[in-house]
Amino acid sequence: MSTAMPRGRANLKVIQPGEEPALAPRVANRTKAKKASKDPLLGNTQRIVESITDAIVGRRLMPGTKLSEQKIADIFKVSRTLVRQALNQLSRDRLVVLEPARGAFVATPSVEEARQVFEVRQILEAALTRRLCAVITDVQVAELRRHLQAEQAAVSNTDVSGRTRLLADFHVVLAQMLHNNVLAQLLTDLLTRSSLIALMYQSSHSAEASLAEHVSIVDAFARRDVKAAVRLTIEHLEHVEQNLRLNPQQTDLAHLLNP
Amino acid sequence: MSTAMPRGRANLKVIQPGEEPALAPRVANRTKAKKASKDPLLGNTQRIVESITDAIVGRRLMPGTKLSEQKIADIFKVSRTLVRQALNQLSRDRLVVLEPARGAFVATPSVEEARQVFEVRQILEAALTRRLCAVITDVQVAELRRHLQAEQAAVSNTDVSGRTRLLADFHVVLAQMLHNNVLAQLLTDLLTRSSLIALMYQSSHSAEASLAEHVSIVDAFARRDVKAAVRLTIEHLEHVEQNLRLNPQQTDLAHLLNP
DNA sequence: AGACCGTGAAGTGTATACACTACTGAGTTC
DNA sequence: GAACTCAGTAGTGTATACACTTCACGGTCT
Repeated sequence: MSTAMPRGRANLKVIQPGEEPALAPRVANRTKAKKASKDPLLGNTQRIVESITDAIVGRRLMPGTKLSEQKIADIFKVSRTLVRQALNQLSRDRLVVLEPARGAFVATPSVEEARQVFEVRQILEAALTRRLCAVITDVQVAELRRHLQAEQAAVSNTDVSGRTRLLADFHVVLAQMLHNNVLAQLLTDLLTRSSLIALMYQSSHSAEASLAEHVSIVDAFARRDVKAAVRLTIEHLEHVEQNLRLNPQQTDLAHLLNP
Repeated sequence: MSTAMPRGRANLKVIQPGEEPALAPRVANRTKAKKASKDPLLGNTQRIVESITDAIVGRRLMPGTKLSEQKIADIFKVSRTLVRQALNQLSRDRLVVLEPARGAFVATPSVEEARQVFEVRQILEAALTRRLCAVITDVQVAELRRHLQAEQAAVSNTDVSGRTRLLADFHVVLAQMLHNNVLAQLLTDLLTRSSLIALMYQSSHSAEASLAEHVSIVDAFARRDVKAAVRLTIEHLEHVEQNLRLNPQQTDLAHLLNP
């Protein structure tokens, strides 16, 4: 059961993947506990998953790029065992596709898959907004406003990875305010997939526009205006999606260019 | 497209809830291609995942049970490598919990987690019902009726695994009729989690009751009665959930009784 | 010349080996 | 007698070794 990707010979790269420095092994941001290169708090394999995820949403790894196990293992200075575990996890998140006996590739979500992801997001986030608006507190509204400030700061930055993550986190924060981690986790997965989709279809939706729409939604929350909040949420997602499909033929080109 | 849970190889009858041989390695029903124990059509590790999943929802593996890697490897006649891959996959499905350096255990979802799962299901399935009711065809209604007949047959049976699976598949079939595999996959995951939850909290909701409510929902679909269909769907989920919480303290007993 | 077909290298799939952590038990101390 | 300490053991975490598949290159035949 895979999103049909024709088994044609691939390996020709769409974009220059940058032979090795695409993956940033940076490990320094956590206090090493007792032993060097040992981090019991965060699994060792999880570090690889997050680095690759970061590289994908940060546009350093383009869709279709082959992820060779040995190369990744060398970069992270670990054995292929851990790399395989990481790739398995990533394939579960639909960020990479595992082709039997051929290797792992950064996923190339189809137009149809993109449509489905956004349909589910619309369902989940509309209901989330409706429910949250009924119970949200002033403190939470203030917290959202603080989050918007962080987004504002990130939009000014050039850090693609951080900007994308913060804009996506907005939606996850809403789920957490509903005290529903299951929903938050589901949304997180859908948002990373959305990031890959946006990247692949060269979304023209600017970060500024997303931020502005987030502000409008929070304003509606502050007024406890359920109708407006839900409408704005749905419109926000529609805008993001519409700015994807504007170039559907480029989509097919990208597909056919790949193999 | 196939559901994530293969309905093709419905397990007719499996081992009784015996003490050790809870996992059934059965491989015989597929033509061995060239070499023994090689099955290129379905990944070798996937076979283990499905067997364990089946064992859990089939109530042969109880929550909290330790899943020793070596024992499972011996049962399936493979190395620990594949078993670890399978356990990793199961942990991301939330069916097992991986405790660092301690091993894998069948998950014991909390009451709070159960609440969240059902909340998300209610969101997803209500929206699904609403949308599907607007576009469903007579052919699809007939297909649903056929599915109900299969459920009827399974309810009469004593096969816990098959019955549970068919009752859950009803919801997945709805998602597929909406032509949204992303939603179907999400729902599949939530349904297996629901099975584990129902098992753990000794749901008193009978299979007959679920089947009857499914029939009512299909009737509403046939009348294109959106309001009724959505209401019946929500009530159905509420009934299932309510019949869970009736005995919250028995839960704790079951916990401590198990190991 | 073009297509077919072996042969080699590169890379994945699985098994095994080793290191290290967490539990079990007996022995010791207060 | 209870609790604490310290081996020994079982079991997980990671690395390495090996088998087999895929892909690419080069030679041969028509």
